[in-house]
Amino acid sequence: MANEHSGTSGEQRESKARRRDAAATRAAILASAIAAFARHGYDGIGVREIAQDAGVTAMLVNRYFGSKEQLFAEAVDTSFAPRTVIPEDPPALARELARRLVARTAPGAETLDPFLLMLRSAANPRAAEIITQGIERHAGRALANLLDGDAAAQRAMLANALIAGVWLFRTVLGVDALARADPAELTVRIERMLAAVLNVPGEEA
Amino acid sequence: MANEHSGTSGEQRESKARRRDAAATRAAILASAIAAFARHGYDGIGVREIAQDAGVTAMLVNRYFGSKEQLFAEAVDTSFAPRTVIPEDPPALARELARRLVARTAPGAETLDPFLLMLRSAANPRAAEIITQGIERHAGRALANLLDGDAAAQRAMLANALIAGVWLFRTVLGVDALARADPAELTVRIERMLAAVLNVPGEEA
DNA sequence: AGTTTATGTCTACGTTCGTAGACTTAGTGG
DNA sequence: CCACTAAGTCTACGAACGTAGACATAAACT
Repeated sequence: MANEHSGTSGEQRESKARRRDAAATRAAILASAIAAFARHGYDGIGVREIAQDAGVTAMLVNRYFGSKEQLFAEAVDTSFAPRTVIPEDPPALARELARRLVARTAPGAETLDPFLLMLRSAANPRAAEIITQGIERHAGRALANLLDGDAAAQRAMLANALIAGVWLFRTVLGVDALARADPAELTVRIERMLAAVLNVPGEEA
Repeated sequence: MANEHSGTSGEQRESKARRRDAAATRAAILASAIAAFARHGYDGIGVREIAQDAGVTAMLVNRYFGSKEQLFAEAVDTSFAPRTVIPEDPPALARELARRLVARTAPGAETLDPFLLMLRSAANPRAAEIITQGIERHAGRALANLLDGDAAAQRAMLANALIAGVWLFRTVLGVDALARADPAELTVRIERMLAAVLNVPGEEA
């Protein structure tokens, strides 16, 4: 029961026992941080747990990232970087966004989304600043560039606001009326709300 | 500079120096807790600060409410209890909800809303459970009762989801595209989104 | 092989947290 | 006037937090 001196027993969940490789270790810490911040939020997780999930000790985290706050900043920046492409024409856009949202927020889906990281870390003022920068730099701009008409940034953010609210109620809180709703029905309603702000006025289908 | 033995110096922000009155003290603690949880979230505030703002010591909080968690539960229940009446017919409902939301989330408004308490405390799992109960018991039901058509609870929660998202982006995070938007323009867009889910289908104005 | 350097760990510090138990003070009835 | 009880405070503990500095070890170069 004493502390095993060798790392052969399953302490870290990341991989087997990484040989000394700075880049790989850094990446493992960052991946562990992204997952942990999404699951527990900035204030809900400690550097010791993040380090353990990456198979290292807490001090190495600070040696690679400077501080917990800087680690969070890099986690946000990485997590919010767009990965998936989205259709360009607004009607298909609203439909696709609604479809993906409902699928990813399904109960028991265990998805780790930037929106989760945002929702669970926004209470901390310093974390909120970092998140705001990430949102404006990545998610907001990517969506706004696809929109026609004026006030594209504002309309894109309103769409993101609805998406964030659905994430909050369905996944973070688990409110029954949304979490246990019929997926198809829910998708249609969200699509209508998104279309009301994404589509250019004058062509409501 | 020593600790003053009498309470005449302005330590507590609540009132002057309340004489021994159990009910008033309890109410002061609860009011302080509601404000503190809305401003900093469940994990962002300590019972010592809550107590100090109410003009008492930390131990009295636990003597009146049992624990921080039970204090939070009572704060949620009190904060979410509906106070303002809302119009009954759906078109006016969407308009009024949008108007109030934009007004209350205006930059520098310093409003303390249950939605703020929810957003800043949702990261903590125990707090999330308590909030979910509060939402379903108060905010969800009040709105759903006003809606015609089927799936009233689901549609009411989608409206709440959008409202929560706007609170998040405008007030908690301070995203420019929404926080610095023209209020009238923003109100119209939110009203359209709300109408898309609140109004019964078939009569889009 | 031997030395150097990057890579990772150990111990420990100062705070802050929620809260438990003993103590003190103010108001009230005899 | 005195005792009794409700109202409130003081001290303290055990745990968890971020992180700083000294130390250990594995890989690489000559």
